[in-house]
Parts: sequence; structure tokens; C-alpha cells
Amino acid sequence: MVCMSTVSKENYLKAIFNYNVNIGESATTKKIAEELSVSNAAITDMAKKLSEEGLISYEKYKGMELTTEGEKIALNVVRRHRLWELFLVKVLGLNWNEVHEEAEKLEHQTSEFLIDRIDEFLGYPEFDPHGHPIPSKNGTLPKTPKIIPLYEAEKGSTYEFVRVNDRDSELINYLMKVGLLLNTEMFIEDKLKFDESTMVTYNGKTISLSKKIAESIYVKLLKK
Amino acid sequence: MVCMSTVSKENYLKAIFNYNVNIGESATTKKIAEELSVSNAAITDMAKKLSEEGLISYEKYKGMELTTEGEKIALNVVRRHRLWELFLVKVLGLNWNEVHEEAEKLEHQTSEFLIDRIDEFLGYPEFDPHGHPIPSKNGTLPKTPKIIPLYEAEKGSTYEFVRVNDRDSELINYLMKVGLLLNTEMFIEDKLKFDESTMVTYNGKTISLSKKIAESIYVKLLKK
DNA sequence: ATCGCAACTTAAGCAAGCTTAACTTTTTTG
DNA sequence: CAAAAAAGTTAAGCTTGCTTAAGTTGCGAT
Ligand SMILES: [Mn+2]
Ligand SMILES: [Mn+2]
Ligand SMILES: [Mn+2]
Ligand SMILES: [Mn+2]
Repeated sequence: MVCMSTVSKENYLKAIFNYNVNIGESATTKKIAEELSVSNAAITDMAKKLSEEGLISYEKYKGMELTTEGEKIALNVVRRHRLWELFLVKVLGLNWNEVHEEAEKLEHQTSEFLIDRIDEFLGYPEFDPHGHPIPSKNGTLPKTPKIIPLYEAEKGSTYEFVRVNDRDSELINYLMKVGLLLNTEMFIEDKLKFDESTMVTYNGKTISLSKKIAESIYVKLLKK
Repeated sequence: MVCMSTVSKENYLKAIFNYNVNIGESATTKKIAEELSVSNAAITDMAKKLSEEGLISYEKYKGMELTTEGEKIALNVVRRHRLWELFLVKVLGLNWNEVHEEAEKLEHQTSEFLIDRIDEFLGYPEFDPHGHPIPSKNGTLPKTPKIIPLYEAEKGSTYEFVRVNDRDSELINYLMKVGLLLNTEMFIEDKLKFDESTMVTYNGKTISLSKKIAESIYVKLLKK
């Protein structure tokens, strides 16, 4: 057999995909190892296999990049992940910080038939509950507006909160606590030098967000 | 570590459970091997492990039986399986012959939190789309009325179609084609000796069902 | 009662996906 | 630019869940 896709392989491909998309560079052994919580040796091992199967291009000491074939699989895994996340929020009413872990498991056990039904049921949505774009059935990503970390937002401008890292459940928990939901309009009151915090106003409320938080949430410019 | 539950172990326990429930006897190596499509040797192997973990009682050459602990896990797997089946039918509109395979995978990747939300969403249902009882969160099965294979039904009596094997997608497909749905009221017109078929009337339509079909669908007596 | 066959178990081995430890290459830095 | 540190690779070995092949047990038919 030319070799099947497995849960493990899907996770490797997805991790490489996310790295490529977020960082825009060839994925390194170390980073993928951290992402997947396995040893560096495991990555080198799998890199050889995926390379032989034509799913990534890999040269020793030079990092990994998805081939067209590999990207196709990765996009499919991401599609299943994000559709499940949205489905769990929309249909079962889970909170947006409760869905990532569930989707992480369901994404590997969902037939194309089923995920297409979920897609259809949701009305072919373009973004998941954290603002991540959902690949369509044929592997295309919706156009995403230019977004920046809130940390880079300019004082006096107005932004829309459009994305947050889905892996940090605690962060999302905090955002829920302070009523900062996706698509909220935020005005940048001030940026403090001394602790690098950002002061924002939304829904008539003004709060100060730490550097770490401001780096983790992403916004789209609305009004300069 | 005392040893985790795995997908494989869950499937072994579920198979033994189903055997015990359906046949009412200690599960044999051969039967479970067939059910799971693995070799007899694999069963013996796993029987030792499950026995050591206290999930089944097993004596060489004497078959396998679930312990209380093992049954608890099996009931939980069955609960997840049947809730998923019903959910897919009720919410996503899948046909009752399209859900078994999906549930077979999802049942192993669903947190207790998630399955409880599904249970709640469905209103704590008692039966799945094929008429199988759904174990409650605490592991109790709903009371099931006395049911018999249609093949044993008596001429001149009226029955309700209450259960069908969920594994035979082709059979269910046929039932859909002839409009024989769960909970349909059926009158036994005749039982033919020469081909052992059963003639039934439901919804004003009369058809003849082969021995094999009449053995595979289950009914509850309504009117003698 | 015992023979023969079906059922069952044991033994040896394999593939996947990991690990740790030792070694090599690349990158950083004084 | 050379030495040290970091990153990456290789080698050996482990666990899980299987396989096939060989050997053992139990049971129904004679
Ligand atoms: Mn996620
Ligand atoms: Mn997400
Ligand atoms: Mn089923
Ligand atoms: Mn069922």
C-alpha cells in the first residue's frame, strides 16, 4: 500500500500547515515538536515518511514544507476542525473556549459526507468561532481582511476584534468575563509605555489589556 | 499506570457487551473475533489484558464476561454510539442507514461533557433511530417492552415495528424503499410455509417479507 | 470411550509511533 | 573566525495491536 493517512499524519500536516501560514516560513523540527508535544526525533522520523509519500518536501537540516498534495490534506483537516468548532457553538451552545479540544479529536473521525452535511447545515460559513477562515470543500480559503495584533493598533483609531488564538482557553475565558466578544468594535484610548499595556473602550466600557493579551488578539482597522 | 482505555479496548468491551446482551452467554473468542474482524489470537491477547485490568473475567477456554467495571465502560461506549446516531438523524437529517458507521468512529472521541450536552439537547431520549435503548448517564437502560423477531409473529395479530439491526445498511435501505419505518403498525396477514415468508399489511399496503428480513426486524405485540 | 475437528491459545514477528541517548550540523556569539 | 550552544538526526529500543503458524484443549459424532 502507498500508505494511508492516519490521525498522527493528519496532525503533523496540520501543524506544518499552521506554521507555514502563520510564520510564512519552512517549518522547523523544534517548532513542530513543541506544537505536537513529541520529541524532535519523532519529527525527523515522520518527516522522512511524509516526504517519501510526497506530502511534504524535506531536506535534512532544512525544514519542512507542504507539497500541493500535503496542503490539500491539511486544508481538509483544518476544514473539519473549524466546522466542528462552529457547529458545537451554534448548535449545541458550547462556549467558544470549550470547542477546540473537542474539535481536535472529532476532526480525525469525520467522513467527507458528514462534514459536508455539517457545512451545509451551517450555511457554508466562512469563519469559525475564533475568527479563523474555514476552507471550503474544494480547499479554498475565504478572503481575509488585513488584520493586526491589537498590540500594534494605533492610539485614537477604531478597530474590530476579529480573531483570537483558539488554543488558549484561559484567554478566551477572560475575554468572556470582560464581555469582549468577536466582532466587538474597540476604540484605542491609549498605549502605555511603562507596562506596554493598551487601553481600549468597547460597549461604553474602558479597560486596560496587558501586552500579552494585546499580542494574542487580532483586530481589523475600521476608522483611522 | 493502571492502564488507560483505548479505542481498541472500548471496541472489545462493546462487542462483549453486545454479545452478552443479545445472546445472554459468555462471549466466545471466535464470535468476538468475527465481530471485530481480527484474528482469534488477537482476542486471546486482549482478553488477558482486559482480565488483568479487571474489566472482564476470563478463564482460558471458558469465554469472557464483563465485570461491573467493564460493563460500566461498555455502557458508556454504547451510550455515546446511540446518542450520536440519534443526533445525526434528528439534527443533521441523516437517514437511519447512514449513521451507524459515523457513530462507530465518533463514539471514541467524545468527551463526557460533550455527550451530556448532546443528551440534553435531544431531551434525554430513550431509544436510538434503530430502536436500541440508550443508556443514561448513570448507566441504566430504559425499560424495553418484550419484543420478538417478526419471524415469530403470529398470523392475525397486530404488531409495532420497534427495532432493526443497525449494521445492515442494505436492509434499512430496503425498509425505507417500502416505507416501513420504525413504530409502524403491522398486521400479520399470513405466514407462508413453502418459502417461510411473512405477509404483512401496514399503512394500507400489503407486502411479503422474506425469512431473512423477518428474522432481522423486531416487533412488539399490539393486538392479539 | 475415543476420534477428529473446531475452537482456542501460544509463540514469534511486524508496523506505527513514540522514547532516550549519542552523535552531527548549523547558528550564534565573544 | 573559532568555540559554544542550539537544533537536528540517527540508532536502539519500547508499547500497542495486530498477524501467521504451530501446538493444545474440548466436545460432538460415532
Ligand atoms: Mn481550534
Ligand atoms: Mn478555531
Ligand atoms: Mn449503530
Ligand atoms: Mn443504533
